[in-house]
Amino acid sequence: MEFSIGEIARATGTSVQTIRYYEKRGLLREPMRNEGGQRRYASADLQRLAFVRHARSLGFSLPQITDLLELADHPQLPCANADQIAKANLKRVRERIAALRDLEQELVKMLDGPHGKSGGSCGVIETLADHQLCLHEKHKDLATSHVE
Amino acid sequence: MEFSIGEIARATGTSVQTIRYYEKRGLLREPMRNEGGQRRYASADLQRLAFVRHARSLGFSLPQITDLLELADHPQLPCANADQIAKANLKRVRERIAALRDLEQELVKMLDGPHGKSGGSCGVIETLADHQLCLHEKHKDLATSHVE
DNA sequence: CTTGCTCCTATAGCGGCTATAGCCCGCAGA
DNA sequence: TCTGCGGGCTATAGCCGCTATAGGAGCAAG
Repeated sequence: MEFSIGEIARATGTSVQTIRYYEKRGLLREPMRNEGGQRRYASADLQRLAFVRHARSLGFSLPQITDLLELADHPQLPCANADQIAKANLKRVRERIAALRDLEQELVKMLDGPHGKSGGSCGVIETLADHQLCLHEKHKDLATSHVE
Repeated sequence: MEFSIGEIARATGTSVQTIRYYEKRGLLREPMRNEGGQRRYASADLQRLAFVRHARSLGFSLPQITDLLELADHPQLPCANADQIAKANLKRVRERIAALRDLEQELVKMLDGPHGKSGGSCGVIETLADHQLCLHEKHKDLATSHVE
């Protein structure tokens, strides 16, 4: 059974460009080509792509997935590594949740706080302008953290 | 009172490059220059930068902050707009928290689940390889969502 | 006058895609 | 056989919010 790139894209809910991108990044092996130069995938390739997408949906980064694929390809390697990667990911996720919850609290305070209800001026703008309020360093690393 | 870029950087916990980036993006006005061509900032500029940083720390995007600054600059404009921006931001934050909590659950399941404890093979790898498990679309948009 | 820090512009890189341009391929219908 | 259309191909640029680098110029102290 051979599939075109569009077929495995549809099957896995991935865009065609993303599949080519994964190939360039080394996550997917270079597939066979038909006589016209188009990619032809086998079932194993489809499985591999599904693995990648599942891992992405769980927030693993492409380098992490590269490592996980390596472990999947060589079952004799110790599973502890996979567990460590998953645990590192879980840790990151929990840190983000904590950071976002702080953020949520601040936003709620901003919207419902004393300024918000008072007649004339904008509570939101006032809160932002008062930079005394932002000197706690809680959100220090939010600017560079991503959910992927 | 005039400040160099390094001074307002230190005062607001911003990098010098980031300040120049904000200027290029139109968040900060082009400041005066001294005779040597270096930027010289007034107190108002410092205030404005602090506003931007405070808003960033609360997860507002640069376009959102552009709008908020517009509202801050023109107090006669209706505050409802600022509230709407803040509410939109709060909504986004809450959606992210919900998505990350789902993710956290999945990761915990993956690590503590039946596979994890069973003797020989890697629970984590097996879970990822079994793409039946990933057909629920819960995490659909995580790949492109950012915390900024 | 030299040292060493800051400042300047311009450009490239991060992650994980997405979108575009400009071409080729294969198949269906008239 | 021609024509059109939906795919496929490569290469490149863009998104966000920075960060880092190269290669130079300014500036204050010793």
